[in-house]
Amino acid sequence: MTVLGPSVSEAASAELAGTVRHVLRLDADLSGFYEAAAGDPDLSWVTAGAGRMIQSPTVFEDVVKTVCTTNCAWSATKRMVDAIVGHLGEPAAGAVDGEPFGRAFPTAEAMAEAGESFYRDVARAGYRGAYFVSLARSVAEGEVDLESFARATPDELPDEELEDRLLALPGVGPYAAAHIMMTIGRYHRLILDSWTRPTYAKLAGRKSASDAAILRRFRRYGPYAGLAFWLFVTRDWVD
DNA sequence: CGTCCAGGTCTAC
DNA sequence: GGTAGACCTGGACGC
Repeated sequence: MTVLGPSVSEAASAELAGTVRHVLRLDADLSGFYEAAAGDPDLSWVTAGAGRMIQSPTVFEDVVKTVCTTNCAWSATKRMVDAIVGHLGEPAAGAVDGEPFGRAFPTAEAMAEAGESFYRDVARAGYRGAYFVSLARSVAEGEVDLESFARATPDELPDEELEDRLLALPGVGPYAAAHIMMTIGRYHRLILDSWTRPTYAKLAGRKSASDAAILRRFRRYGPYAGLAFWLFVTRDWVD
């Protein structure tokens, strides 16, 4: 789809508007979450309209990016994603190559065709390369339908089952599954990692906090526990 | 220059 | 079901 060229067709314009609505989660109804947060002094601020987690146009993109956050510094995450998009993504017509938004995130087909050498020698993704090849291949072949995960309602695909499906993906463990679930609007699981744990403890005024204690703190939010936890630890990103 | 580790996961007990 | 060890990479640190 051409979105940066001299003109934009009506169809492309409508498609783009839909993608923007999706990425910015404009149709999300968070009233249930706000209801619970209103009575929590530490989180009542969110009722002003916080909590619309940005998401990628596709679940595939969020899975790949999330795996790129595991077991490495944020700088490495950006380097890997930049390489994947820059070398495998389709250039947007009219865009100046190398500039932000100049390329779309690659399709599973493109990522599958790249092969392990690309991930090892160019993206320098280390052991994650095998995960990307395996993941991209199974998505490209239709063996795994990641996009259906975002479409399915909790009735059709309960959190437990969704989490199991995500955990079955190469490179996806408890942290990544929770992260991916958040991006597709399943807010129950808490994203517990080496950054959120100490950040929570610090903000809560404790030396440390066990996972069990953190889970207890946000239990009152039920299906929104993960969202409440995330906003608690990222509050200073908003203000 | 060696060690540690960062927004973890996998495998083998 | 729970827990050590290994695992790519590169930037930060101590020596």
